[in-house]
Amino acid sequence: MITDKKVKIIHAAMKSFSLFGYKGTTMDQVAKIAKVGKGTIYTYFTTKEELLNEIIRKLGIEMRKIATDAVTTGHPFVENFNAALFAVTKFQEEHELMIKLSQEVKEMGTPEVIEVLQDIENETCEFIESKIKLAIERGELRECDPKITAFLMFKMYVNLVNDWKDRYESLDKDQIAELINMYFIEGIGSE
Amino acid sequence: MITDKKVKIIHAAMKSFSLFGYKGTTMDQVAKIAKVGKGTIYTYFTTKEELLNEIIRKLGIEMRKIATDAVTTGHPFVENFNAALFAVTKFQEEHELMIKLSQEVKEMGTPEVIEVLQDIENETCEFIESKIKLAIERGELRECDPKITAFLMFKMYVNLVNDWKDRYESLDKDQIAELINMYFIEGIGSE
DNA sequence: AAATGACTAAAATAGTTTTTCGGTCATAAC
DNA sequence: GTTATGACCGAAAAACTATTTTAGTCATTT
Repeated sequence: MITDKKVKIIHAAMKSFSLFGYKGTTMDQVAKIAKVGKGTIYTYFTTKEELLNEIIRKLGIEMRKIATDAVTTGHPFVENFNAALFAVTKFQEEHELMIKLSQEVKEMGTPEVIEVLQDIENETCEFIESKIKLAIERGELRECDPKITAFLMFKMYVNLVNDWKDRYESLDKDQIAELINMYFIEGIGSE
Repeated sequence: MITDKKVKIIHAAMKSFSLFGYKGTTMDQVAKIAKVGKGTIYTYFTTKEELLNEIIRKLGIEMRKIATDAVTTGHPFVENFNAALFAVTKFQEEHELMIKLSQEVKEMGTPEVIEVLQDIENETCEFIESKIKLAIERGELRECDPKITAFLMFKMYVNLVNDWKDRYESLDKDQIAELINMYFIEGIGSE
C-alpha cells in the first residue's frame, strides 16, 4: 500500500538529491522538505541507500516506458535505436537528478551513486539487447552476439554524445544517428 | 647534447615512477637511484612534471615506431589496425610504467598523470587518423570523416579490451580483431 | 661550468577535537 | 494497536592543529 507519506518522502528526496546530490542530502533535510518526522522515513525505507535505489528503480521503469514508446513497429532498427536513445537522453536531461548524480560520480565518486548508475547502464544495454534479438529474427540485422553488439552500440552512442565534445564540438541528434548508421550498420569497408 | 647524467636521471625516474607511481616518487628518490645530487636533476629538467613529460614523450615516439613497424604495406586496413594496436598494447603491458600510471589515474586521479595519458591517447588517435586517410585514398575504406572514425575505432578497441571484461569475461586478441572487422568494416545490417 | 646537498617554503600527512548525520527507540498521537 | 515523531546515540566525517615530507633553490665545491 502506497501511502501519502511515502509519496511525499520520495518527492522530497528526489528534490534534495537533485539539488545537493546524494552525499549532500541529509535525512533531516528530506524529513523537513517532506514535512514528516525523520523516523517516519524509516518506516518506509530501511536506509538512505534504499531510498535512492527505490527512486532510481522508479525512474528506470519510466525510462523503459519512454524508450518503448519512442519505438515504432515496422521502422528500421537504427531509426528506432536512435529515437529511443534520444528520448531517454532528453528525459535524463530534463530530470535534473540524473545530471546531478552523474556529476557526483565524476567529482566525488560516491560508491552508492556509482552502483545505481551502473545498474541503469546495464538495464539500458539489456533493453537494446532485446531489440537486437528481435531485429536479427526479423532479418534486419545479420547474425551477431546480441550482448556484445548492444554493449558496443550503447558505448558508441555515449562516446559520441559525451566524449567527443570534450575534444571537439558537440554533435547534434541527427549527426549522431547518421554516424551510428554509417559505422555500425553499413560499415566503412569499400564494397 | 644528451649527457650521461641526463640519461641516468631518466632511467632512474622511469624505474621509480614504475615502482611507486608519479605521486609516490620523490625527487630525492630519483636522485638517489640515479646516483646524482638532487640539484643536478634541475639542470636538465625544470620540474618534476617536465621530467614525466619528457619520459612519456620518449615513450610516445617509441610506441609510434612500434605501431609503424607492425603495419605491413599491402595488408588490409583492419589487419594492420589490429596488429598495430595489439603491438602497442603489448608494449604498454611490458612497460610496467604505463600500467602503474593508468592505475594511478584510476585510484588517485593525479592531474599531471591524467594529462600525460590523455596526450598519448590523442596521439594514438592522430596516428590512426593518418592511416585512415591513406586507406580512403587507396579506396580501401569509403569516404568518411577520418577524425571521428579514428576516435570511434580507438574507443571501440578500448571498450572491448578494458570495459567488456568488467561485465563478462575478457576477450583475446583474435576475438577483438574479428569483432572490430565485423562491426566496423562490414557492418551488421543485412545486405 | 657542472655538480652538489643543506636549506626553505609550501604542501602533504598524522593526530586530535569537534561537529554532523544515519539510524534507533521511547513516547505521543490517532 | 498502529503510525508518527524527534530527542538521542554512536560512528563517521569535518575542522583544526602539529608534524613531517618534499619540490625546488642556491651558496659552495669540484
